[in-house]
Amino acid sequence: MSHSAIEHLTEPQQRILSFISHYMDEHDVPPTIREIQKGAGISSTSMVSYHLKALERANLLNRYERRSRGVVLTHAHRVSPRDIVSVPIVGRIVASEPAPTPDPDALADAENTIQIARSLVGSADGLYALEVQGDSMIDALINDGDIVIMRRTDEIKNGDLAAVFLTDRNESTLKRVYREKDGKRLKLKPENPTMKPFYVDAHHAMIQGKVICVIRKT
Amino acid sequence: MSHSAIEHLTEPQQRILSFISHYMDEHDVPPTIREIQKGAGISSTSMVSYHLKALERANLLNRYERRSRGVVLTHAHRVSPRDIVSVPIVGRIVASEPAPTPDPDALADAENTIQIARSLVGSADGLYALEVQGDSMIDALINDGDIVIMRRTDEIKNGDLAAVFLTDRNESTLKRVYREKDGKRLKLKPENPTMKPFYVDAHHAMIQGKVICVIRKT
DNA sequence: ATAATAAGCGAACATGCGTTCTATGTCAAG
DNA sequence: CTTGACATAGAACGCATGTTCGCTTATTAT
Repeated sequence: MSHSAIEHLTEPQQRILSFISHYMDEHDVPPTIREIQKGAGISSTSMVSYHLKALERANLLNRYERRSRGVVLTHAHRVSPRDIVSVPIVGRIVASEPAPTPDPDALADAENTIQIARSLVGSADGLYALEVQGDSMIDALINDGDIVIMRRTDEIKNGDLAAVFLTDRNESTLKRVYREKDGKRLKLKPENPTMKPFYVDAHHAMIQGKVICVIRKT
Repeated sequence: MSHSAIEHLTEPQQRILSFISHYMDEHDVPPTIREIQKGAGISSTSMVSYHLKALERANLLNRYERRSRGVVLTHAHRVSPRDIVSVPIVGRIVASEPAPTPDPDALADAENTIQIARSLVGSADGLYALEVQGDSMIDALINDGDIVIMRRTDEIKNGDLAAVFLTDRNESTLKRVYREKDGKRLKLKPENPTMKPFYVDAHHAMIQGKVICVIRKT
């Protein structure tokens, strides 16, 4: 950033700014010139126009010319819906069965959803969440009740933490996955450095999703 | 909740809804009837009015009669700034020294901040975050690099997970804290159920904050 | 003091924009 | 076939609303 900012705003200009902000909080719609006039105690519409022009120059708001209610605060603390993503909690993950994967049909019902800031997870594509049940993932440092944010994906990079279902043992687990050179085996490495990695036949491992983030509410 | 919701919306109604939503994302101002008409491919303004009325009945949006751009989605996915809290990451927590606590003067600079949905943490009061360094908290199932969201608080309820600095050992740790009946000792219980709790003299334990939530990005 | 510049007014104007009205088309029930 | 509830068009009406312009009143510089 460089110039701009609050090089002294005149007092009516501050009133206008504050009025717009409050008005938006209440109505979700920007005010009209005349509403600003009354609300901020300005004597005429032309004066409002005048001040608005100044505020625009100061980069404190944007105007859409000639459009009704065409004033929007640039004020950074506006948050767009995209900044929060609602991730559906599609089920529980337990050691003894495959982890559920999202049902494409099921619309996210608000009940079973966790909100997280987009900045934590990057893209919202293919995200879903699982609630961990039982202590069996403790070797991945994941506790009973933790929420695991997963991304549905077919390709896993070496070293990604993923939910893997082992068909031969009938067991779900969260491990870091490495493809062995021969392409036939996977190395599964527990997060807990005190535990040894082990190997499974690639045919017996279904990779169900990639762990993006783990959240524990206490 | 009871009635309402998406009792079959007609296809043009869905288009309208989606258009408004996208329009708002882009412009921060609701569209006019005529903009909806073009944007959602409706044949006439009266039809837009017509559908809008239906959508209002279905509680999917509110209208301010006779006011320009007087349509606002009720749809919960509107996000107010209050729904995201920016938590300052005030430092690292390592076993060998007291965990940092927030400096009341220091303003949150955007660089060292983690955004989380308000629904995860309740009130934003007194929140700060620590980045865990080292494996020493592994008994609390907290890994190197994890982010711990803390709340500055003086009173801790029995069983709360808290950051405790043990003055006699010069060591920081995250444990569940229980006050013993005699009031002189604290029981500190690791999260990991395979580890045994232990007791410390209350005078040698500084409770630095309460763990609200743990976040692990992978 | 005088000129120049910024600030303040209010009315008039031209669209912007929501509403309403009439006419037409559809489709199922009677 | 008729009736009546809906869905659809298009246009006209009229208030809402941003803009402009001429004019007066501070402020400040010369």
